[in-house]
Amino acid sequence: MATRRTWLVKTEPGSYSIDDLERDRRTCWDGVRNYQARNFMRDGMRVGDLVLVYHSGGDPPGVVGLARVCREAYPDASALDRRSEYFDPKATAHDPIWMMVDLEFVEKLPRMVTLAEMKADAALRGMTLLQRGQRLSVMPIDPAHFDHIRRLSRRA
DNA sequence: GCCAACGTTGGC
DNA sequence: GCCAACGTTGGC
Repeated sequence: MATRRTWLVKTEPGSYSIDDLERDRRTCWDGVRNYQARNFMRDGMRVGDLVLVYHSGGDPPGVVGLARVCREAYPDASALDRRSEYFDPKATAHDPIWMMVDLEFVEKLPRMVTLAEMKADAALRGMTLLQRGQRLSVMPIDPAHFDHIRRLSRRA
């Protein structure tokens, strides 16, 4: 059996929420403009990998849902689109620089697992999301942490 | 709205 | 290659 890879992506719910993903069923995860996050998508994410969806900037912030990778990394065309908020003048058709994957909706968690709750949980110590100052919008998450968050969401 | 932390840019 | 200035992220 192949090593299981699990991920976490952040999104601002006012920009694109888990409800939007549920409605769309699948979407291209465009607009990632950080090299490390891009590399995780490009080099790590494979079709079928499960992804926790985190709402940042919300009140409160926390993990709200589950998605699945349904297309592996390909060029993010929004970088070439002058009208896009994600336009990057350094990107060219020959070297688009930025990549995206497609994600499909799996489920909303039975309840949100808040950032405060995760910070307080000894079982999640060391999780990248909880490290101070970390701003990655796409990151790997230890499968044990991934499973633990899903378990928490099933508890009242 | 504030501000700490971080990544990027650009002058030198 | 250094590093200060700047812009962004994101919790609070």
